[in-house]
Amino acid sequence: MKNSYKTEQREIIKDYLLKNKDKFINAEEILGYMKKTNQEVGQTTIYRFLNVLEKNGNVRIETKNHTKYYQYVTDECSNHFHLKCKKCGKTIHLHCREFENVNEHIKDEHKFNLDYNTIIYGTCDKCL
Amino acid sequence: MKNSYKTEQREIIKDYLLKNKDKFINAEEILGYMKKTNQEVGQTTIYRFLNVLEKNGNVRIETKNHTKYYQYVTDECSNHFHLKCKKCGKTIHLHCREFENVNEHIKDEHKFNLDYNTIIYGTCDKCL
DNA sequence: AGTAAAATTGAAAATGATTTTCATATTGAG
DNA sequence: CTCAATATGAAAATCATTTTCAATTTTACT
Repeated sequence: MKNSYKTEQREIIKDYLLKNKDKFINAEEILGYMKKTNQEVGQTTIYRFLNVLEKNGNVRIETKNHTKYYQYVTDECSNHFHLKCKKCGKTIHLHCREFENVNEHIKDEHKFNLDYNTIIYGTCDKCL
Repeated sequence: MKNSYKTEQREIIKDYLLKNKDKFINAEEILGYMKKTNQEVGQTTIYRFLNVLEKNGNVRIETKNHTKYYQYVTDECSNHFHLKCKKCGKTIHLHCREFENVNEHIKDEHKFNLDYNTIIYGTCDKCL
């Protein structure tokens, strides 16, 4: 990665994000973890690195209230779509041939390229 | 609408949102319009009414930087999906049988109900 | 290894969108 | 008409995030 130095702080933040790759966490949560484990990472550094990750497309982002929540994008999840329930937050990893076909159709006929990083919201049967 | 009184201010705000139903606008924009046209609507009122609309599901919301953008949900747009280009912002109204079929499939097989209010992000061919 | 330029760090202050407060005014049900 | 419920708005408060700036660390290049 050009214009980017590897630092201890960034490694620590990234590790924590990876450890929580199945959920969305915010800066405050990360800062709390750093304090609890006595790791020396300032809040400014956290915010700055999250912005770097965002710019590089390494995280999925959700905004709730006034707060941004981040989820690290892993390779294993970069080849299928995700459905997320607005009510309970449950995420479905959509390994689905039919949807892939529609994806192709949308690409060909509607000249639009869906993004595997995009989260598609709705409501799961349980919450309906 | 229960627990809700009809007031002049809310009518004015709603009218402005409806007049701009094809785009997303933020509170500041609305406030600017009120000032420019010398309409007596305070900024607190704007924020409060936008929150009411959000709670009632009358608006689609996008967050950019730290700011919430609102789009009034009209009946005509409540029966199809929307694709939005992350680059240029162009929105495609997806009147598409194939997608409806997949929607059914997702409902039946994946026990999940996509929401017509959900905006599905990606990149249009032009921006790719 | 040594050095300098580029990038990062962090404490404190600033920012800015949104919310809260509180006193006053308006709405609509009965 | 009346009155309880709700809405308004100016000003102050909130709070996540950004900026500032001086000090430190990292990497590229001798």
